[in-house]
Amino acid sequence: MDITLVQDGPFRFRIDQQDPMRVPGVVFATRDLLPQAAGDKALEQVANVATLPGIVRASFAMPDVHWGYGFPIGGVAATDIEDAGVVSPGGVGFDISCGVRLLAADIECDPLAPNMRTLMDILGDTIPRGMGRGGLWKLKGRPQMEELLVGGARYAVESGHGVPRDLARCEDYGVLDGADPSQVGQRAVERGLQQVGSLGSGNHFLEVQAVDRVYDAEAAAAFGLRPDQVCVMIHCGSRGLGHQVCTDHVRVMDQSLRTYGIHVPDRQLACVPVVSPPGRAYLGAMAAAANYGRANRQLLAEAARHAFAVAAGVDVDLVYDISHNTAKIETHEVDGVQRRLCVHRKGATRALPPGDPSLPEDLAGAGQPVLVPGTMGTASYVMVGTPGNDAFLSACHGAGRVWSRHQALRRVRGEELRSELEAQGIAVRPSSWRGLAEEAPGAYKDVDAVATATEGAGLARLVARLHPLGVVKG
DNA sequence: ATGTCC
Repeated sequence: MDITLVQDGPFRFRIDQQDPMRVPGVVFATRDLLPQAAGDKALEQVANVATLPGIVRASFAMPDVHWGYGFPIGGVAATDIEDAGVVSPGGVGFDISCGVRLLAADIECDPLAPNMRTLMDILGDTIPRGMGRGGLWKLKGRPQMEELLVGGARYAVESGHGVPRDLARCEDYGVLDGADPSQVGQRAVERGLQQVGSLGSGNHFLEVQAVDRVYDAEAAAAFGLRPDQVCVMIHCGSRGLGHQVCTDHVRVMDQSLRTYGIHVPDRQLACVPVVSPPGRAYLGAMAAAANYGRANRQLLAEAARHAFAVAAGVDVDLVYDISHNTAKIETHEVDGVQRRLCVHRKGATRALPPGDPSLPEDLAGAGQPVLVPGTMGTASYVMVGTPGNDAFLSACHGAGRVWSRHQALRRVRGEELRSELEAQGIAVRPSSWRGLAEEAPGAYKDVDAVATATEGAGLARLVARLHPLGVVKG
C-alpha cells in the first residue's frame, strides 16, 4: 500500500481508506512527532491494522507511535465482536498489561532531601530488576498462581500486600474480568512463579519524582497531587509470564488464520474472531496475564511504601494504576449504535472522561488519571481523560522510541550517562550499563511534545508535570 | 518487552 498522510488539523493526520483497508487510518501528531527514522514502518502498520476483519471507525495512532510487532506501538483498534470482529495478540503486545502506577508521598522535595540518599539506597537494594532475577513474592506453585491470575492486585491485597483503598485507585479495581488460568500454559506459569514483584528491564523503572508544574489545580487536588510533592512512578508489566502467553497464543492464531478464512497483509497481525474458541482462549489468557501485571505493580508499590516509611517515616498513597497494553471488551457508540467492541490498546492508555460510570466516586468529577512516563532524565506527565475522544477514549502512553536499541548502544555509554544524570541531581540505581545506555533520553521522542500534542488532539488534558529525583532502572 | 534462539 502507498501511504499518503493528509493533514486534517494541527494535531491530526489521515490515511485515506484504500483497498484492502476497511477503514481509514488516523494519526494524532505534529509533523515533528511523525515516525521519521529510516525503516520505521509504523505508518504502514497503521494502514495494515485498518484491514482487520470487523474493525470500526479507524485505525488510530497516538502521538508517541512507533514501529512494533504487527501493530504499531501507540496504536488503537476496535473490532465489532458481533460483526466477525477479530482479536489479535499483536494488538496487545508481548508485555501484556504493561502499565504505570503513580503514588503520592505525604512530603515535599525539600524536607525529603536529607533522606533522599538513604531512600534511593533502600530502593536500590530492595527493588528486584533486570533480566531474569527473582521477585519479591515467591508463589508456591500452580494452584497459588491460578489464584493470582484470577484475582490480580485484589489477590495481592487480600494476601497482605497493600490496603483495600489501593484497589479503588486501580483500573478495573485491580482485576480484569474474564481471566481463564487454564489457557495459561505450564511454561508461562513456571516463568512467572519467581517474578511477582520485579521490574524487568528495557524501559521499565521505578522513579522518585516531584510535581514541578500543575496545569489543572482542581484535577490535581482530586488526584491527591500538590506542587513540589514527592511521587513514585512504577512502570512495568507481566514479565516472562505475559511474554510466554503472547508467544503461545500467537502460534495458535498463526495456524488458525486459514481456518477462519482471514487474510492479513502481515503475518504478525495473526488474529481470529473474538467469539471463536482460539479468540476466547487468548482473551482468557490475556486477562490472566493482565492480572499478573497488576499484582506485580501492587507488590512493587508496597516495597516503595516500605522504603519511604524506613527512610523518612512518610506515608505513600496510590494515585492510580493504569495499563497501556490490553484488549478489552467495551461498549462504544459507533454510527449512532451502541456496539460491543474489542478495543486493542497497544502502547495506548484508556482515558475515561469526567462522569464515566466505571470511575470510582472520588474520581468521577475530575475524570480518569492518564499516566505518561517519560524516560530517564526527562519529565513525566499526569493527564486526565476528556469528553469527545473519538479514539475509543484512548491517549498516549509515554515518549515513544526513535533510536533502535542498537543505535542507542553505538551513541551512548551507560557509565557516562549515569554521570550526566547525577550531575543534574538525578540519583541513578542501574541494573546494567548496557540497559542504561539503551534507554538514554536521546533514544526517545520529546515527552513534552507528546503530552502537548495529546492535549492539542483532544485526547486528554494536562494536569501535572513531574520531574525525576531518582531512578531505579530495570 | 523477553531465561534478547528450544
